[in-house]
Amino acid sequence: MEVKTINGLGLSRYRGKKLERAFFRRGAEAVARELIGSVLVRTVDGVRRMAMITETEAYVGTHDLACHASKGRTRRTEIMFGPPGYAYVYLIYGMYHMLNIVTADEGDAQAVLLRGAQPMDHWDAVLTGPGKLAGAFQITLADRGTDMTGDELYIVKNAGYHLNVITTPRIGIDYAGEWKHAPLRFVGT
DNA sequence: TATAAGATCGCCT
DNA sequence: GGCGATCTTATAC
Repeated sequence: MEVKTINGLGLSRYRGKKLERAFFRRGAEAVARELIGSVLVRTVDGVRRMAMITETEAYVGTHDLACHASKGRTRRTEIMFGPPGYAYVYLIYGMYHMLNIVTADEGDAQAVLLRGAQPMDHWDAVLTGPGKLAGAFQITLADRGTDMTGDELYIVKNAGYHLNVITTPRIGIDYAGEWKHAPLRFVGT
């Protein structure tokens, strides 16, 4: 993979390899942290779009009160209990799609929410915020269960550009009790 | 069958 | 900083 430029980051070349299932078969916290600086790829309207991931959140299992899987294994959360590397997509507030990727072994319901990214290759898009990111990549409920180690929607490993990673509590989960303070949001700067 | 609330965003003051 | 849009999901009746 090669990209001529990355908007705003001053890169002149980009090389990386697709993340495989083994990468996602680990805990959501490690995956979320390491996804900062990696590149989300999908062909949208016939054009291959890429964006460097700059913000993620980890949802670490059924014991995590902020994680949808804490409600149990339902039709909605079923995908999170499955094998890693698949897309968990849901609609929030009736209008915004959220793109997550399932992590950890089958039966261990963990996932990473992709919250923000930096468009690459002169793509004029605003990807600051999970709703905007999913919108720009045209993620819909139809993408639930998509294999993100396949060719349609995938992530490429960060190759060379090192981002400093800041850790903060997650956004919009005031209902999560003790878990609302957990430092599971990762932001690249 | 009905209801309440949500891993957000943009517009308003 | 506050609020409304808009609909899936879970839970209650």
